[in-house]
Amino acid sequence: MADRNLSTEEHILEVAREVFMQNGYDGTSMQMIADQAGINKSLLHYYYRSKERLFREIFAKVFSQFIPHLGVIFMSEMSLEKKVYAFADRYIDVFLENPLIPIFVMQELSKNPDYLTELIKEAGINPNIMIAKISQMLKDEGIYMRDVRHFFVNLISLCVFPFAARPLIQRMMFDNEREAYDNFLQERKKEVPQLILNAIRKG
Amino acid sequence: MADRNLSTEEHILEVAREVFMQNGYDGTSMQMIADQAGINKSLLHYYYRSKERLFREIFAKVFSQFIPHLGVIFMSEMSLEKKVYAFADRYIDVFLENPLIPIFVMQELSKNPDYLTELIKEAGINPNIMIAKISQMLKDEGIYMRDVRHFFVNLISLCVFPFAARPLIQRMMFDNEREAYDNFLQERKKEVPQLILNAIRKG
DNA sequence: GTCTATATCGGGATAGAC
DNA sequence: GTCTATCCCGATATAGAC
Repeated sequence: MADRNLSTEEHILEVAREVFMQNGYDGTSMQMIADQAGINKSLLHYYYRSKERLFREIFAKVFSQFIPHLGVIFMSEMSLEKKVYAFADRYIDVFLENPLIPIFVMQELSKNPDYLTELIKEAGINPNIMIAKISQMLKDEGIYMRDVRHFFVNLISLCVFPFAARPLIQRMMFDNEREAYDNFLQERKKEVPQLILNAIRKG
Repeated sequence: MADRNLSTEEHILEVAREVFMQNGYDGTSMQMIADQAGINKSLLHYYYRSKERLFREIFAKVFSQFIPHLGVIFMSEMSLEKKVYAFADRYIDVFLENPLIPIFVMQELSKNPDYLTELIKEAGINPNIMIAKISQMLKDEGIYMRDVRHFFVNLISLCVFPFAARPLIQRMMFDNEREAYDNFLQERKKEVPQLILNAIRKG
């Protein structure tokens, strides 16, 4: 019950965010949110009219919390190497601070992919331009790739998946020790770029 | 409504599997399963007593559909290179045939990680031994890694994440064309091992 | 703006007829 | 083994008092 000085409306949004991310849309009831926020159920409807609308607002917020970095990093004027390091650094940090984002977003998008179309437009991201840009940079370095999209998918997979699969990996490989796994994720800020860059330069 | 010659009990299991995987535990009602199976709600309870028990049985089945490969491949006597190729090949095939597995498993495990402990025991998998074995193989090839677990996490991430994040990636990078993305995933059977092996040998 | 009370529906689960 | 009928609860949502 932090942030008592927030307006009720903002307080609800903050609490609902936590509950939705923890339990997903279907696993969350308005009652749970109301309890957690210390208010009444009907107040939720007063501010947001329906569970669906409340959820959408939160989902958009969560989405905009990590998607824009993509464009910022890859449309910048850094060298390819710098971009790869910047990406790993940025995203691993974001998810260390908000560990629930990956699984939450993937879960909800798989049930309702239509959220996506509008959200990407809003974010001002144009993947095709990003792809073309990186494609050019690779050519300039004399590197050939069958399909540059592998480059992106590799980088994203290596950074994001360890968060999404945390329950599985942490239990299987880290005796379920939270700190050990957090350290491991920190290490990946260097490990992932090295993997990607070594392979590219050798390939 | 395939497999009309199956016993009702097995038929339920098959239908419930689809519905649960599509919608998750919370997003699935007994009514949905009954309708889809062309039977009555109470018949579900007759066979499986509760939604929870029905779900657990299915979850265990799904889990055992992909986890054992891990042990088979990495405890085998193949060369390291062969193992990496075998892994990518096997898992990408499994998930191409059952695309919902990754997101389903991660989703449910994140809500209830306790399913896991027993299931891993049942699968007869011992990650520590696998890690030790690969660690030895790397040494034998004169390759140094800070932590071999990065090797596993990299390999798994690269193979599994593209399925889990399919809605996102397919829409952003493939104009939402299913076939194009399927081809892309096929390509990764070669692409991923090359990435891993190049990096290891260079590193 | 915040509450109580209530309407309406769908959920999981059981009893009992056949 | 399969159905209908029913119980009980919790879900979203609204009406209306304050």
